[in-house]
Amino acid sequence: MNKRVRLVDVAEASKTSIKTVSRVLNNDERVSDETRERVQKIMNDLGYQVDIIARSLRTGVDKVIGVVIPKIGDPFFAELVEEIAEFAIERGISVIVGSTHGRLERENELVQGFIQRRVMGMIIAPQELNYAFLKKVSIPTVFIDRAPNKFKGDLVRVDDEFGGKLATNHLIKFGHKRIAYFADSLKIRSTELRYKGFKEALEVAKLKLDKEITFVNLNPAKNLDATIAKILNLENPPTAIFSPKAEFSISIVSAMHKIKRTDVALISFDDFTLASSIQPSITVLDHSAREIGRESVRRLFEKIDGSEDKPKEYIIGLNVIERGSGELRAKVKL
Amino acid sequence: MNKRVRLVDVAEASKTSIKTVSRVLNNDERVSDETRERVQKIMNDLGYQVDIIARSLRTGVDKVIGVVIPKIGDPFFAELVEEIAEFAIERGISVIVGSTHGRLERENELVQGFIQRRVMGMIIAPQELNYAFLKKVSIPTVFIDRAPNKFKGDLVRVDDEFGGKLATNHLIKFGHKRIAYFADSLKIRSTELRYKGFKEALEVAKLKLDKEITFVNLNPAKNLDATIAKILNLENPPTAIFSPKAEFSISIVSAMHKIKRTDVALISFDDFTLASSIQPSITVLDHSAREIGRESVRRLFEKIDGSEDKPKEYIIGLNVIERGSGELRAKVKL
DNA sequence: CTGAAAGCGCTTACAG
DNA sequence: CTGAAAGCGCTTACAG
Repeated sequence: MNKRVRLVDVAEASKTSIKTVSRVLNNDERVSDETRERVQKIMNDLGYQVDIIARSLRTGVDKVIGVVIPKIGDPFFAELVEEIAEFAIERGISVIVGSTHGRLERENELVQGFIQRRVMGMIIAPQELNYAFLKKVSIPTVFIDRAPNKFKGDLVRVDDEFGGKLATNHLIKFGHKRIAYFADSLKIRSTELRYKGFKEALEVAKLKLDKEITFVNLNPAKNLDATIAKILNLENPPTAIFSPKAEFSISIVSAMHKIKRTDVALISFDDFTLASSIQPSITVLDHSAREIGRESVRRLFEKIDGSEDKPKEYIIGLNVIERGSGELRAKVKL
Repeated sequence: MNKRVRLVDVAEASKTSIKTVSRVLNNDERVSDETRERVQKIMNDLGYQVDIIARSLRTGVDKVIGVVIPKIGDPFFAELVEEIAEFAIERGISVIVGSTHGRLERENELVQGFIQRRVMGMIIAPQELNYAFLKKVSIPTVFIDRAPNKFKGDLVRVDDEFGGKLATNHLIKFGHKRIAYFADSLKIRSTELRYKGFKEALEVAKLKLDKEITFVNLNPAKNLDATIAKILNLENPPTAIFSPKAEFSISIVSAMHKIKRTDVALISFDDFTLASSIQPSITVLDHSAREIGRESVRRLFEKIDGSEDKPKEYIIGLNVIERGSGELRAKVKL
């Protein structure tokens, strides 16, 4: 292992002081051109690389932002992270990411790790964790997707409740009176709100919610083949399905195709790859992961750069992208 | 801003030395139970958090691994990163990721940043960058997808050339004599090798490569609607398409569906979400991003833990997953 | 089992 | 424009 070249080494080789070398490194004006050039040449010759850790210790912050999401492998979050990372890297700041997979301890570990590392900022898709401890820590933080527990912070989210209503009304408009619903844990705030929107829309339309075709607290990884087959074979089957989450939509589409029951209407809260290529194409609510990513990182840097205004909420717009599956009319029973 | 609690503060409050507190922090045996408990209580009361930066400076490594890939938002790489991150986080090590988007300066910036940060290890999907400088740096590194320029290192990759042959032969077996091909930059080694496999298989089968239906050096983001429509309307159109990359496959499927020409056979080198749900389902070569991720991170930690064996190459297996689109027979011209 | 001193490689005042 | 000293918060030998 070759020894790292340090500032002292450069200083010695260039017959000047460590401080002057530091000035050259940081593009400080107060160095004569002659000295600067000499030092720069030596840095190159010696292959000097600044030690970020030492610098961070002295300056008090690490040029890193931490991102906590449920799952990096999920295309939605992958795009969101990409958007954040691009913005940060353009500014010379690195990005540390971690997935919680819905586990509380993991969420806590990740966030505490960021604090210990003195990150410049954090972007967090919070789950159940109690965030009261953030009051004692002055690290700029932006939450996405849902508000954190016990802490008032900046939040970027889609309007879940409105979206729930919007999608449901869309189906109702096409004559559907029996709409199946699939959701994961209602403890997740966004899930709860979408479900709430769904129920409200039914109520306004004077439709009743049928427990037989309403599934909540499901594991998103669960295969839905059997469930879909079962409800479509009921005596009084649903004529439409509302999937409030991409993972469910993919499972549902897959299940419907297997039993060739693509005559049932379907609307998905999230968009997903190929939703527009399959037959019929899947109607979705448009809310881009990239837009959430962009908005959250923009706000984060606003705070890093010193903005002191109080926590704000940024709501990302929603609208229906009609592609076919959501516009199938309810088949009237003869 | 509340001041950070330091070891000294804990030492003072617990009437012992900073060193003893450090021992408690690091679970060193040589502390009496009584002292340990007292110190731990005070750490809790004061809300002590270790300063990772200071620790890293002293120990010489930052408990971080750096990952460089072309694009985080690409589902293939998103899964790969997830696999790496899970393994690392289980061991209390953070993951910094960056996308190059095929840009050389970006690749260089990211890798140099990792070196400056003294990361414990790196996993890199290299592009054109000259990696000779790694000889002077002793950071365990594993490459994925393709070998780096000017440097001999560990490599985890799929057998691209073999895969190119395998997929082509599969189509030939079903009677296809005119096979269209779509590839991005041939400067990318894996692209080049897949193309090579394609050409070799054609040659062995005594089929000729037709420039009119062979597209290379394409931008993967390009919309292929017009191109697909054009080649399928040729006087002597291709009866099958070989897509060596997921991004192309998605564009191609989408284009074929738009003009309702799903009668043309298609095989995709990479798998993608929903490939098995659309009609007909898409035949793909199976090589899992997760497997590449697992293998690379396993090897990386083997090196971090001190394995000194010389660079190895790990080849991830490949086989055809028949789903329908690749088994469509060539229509015979009457 | 416990502690005082030195040092990791930088940057921050302070002086000249 | 240039430099000597102190210190960021830890851990590493070394001593007792």
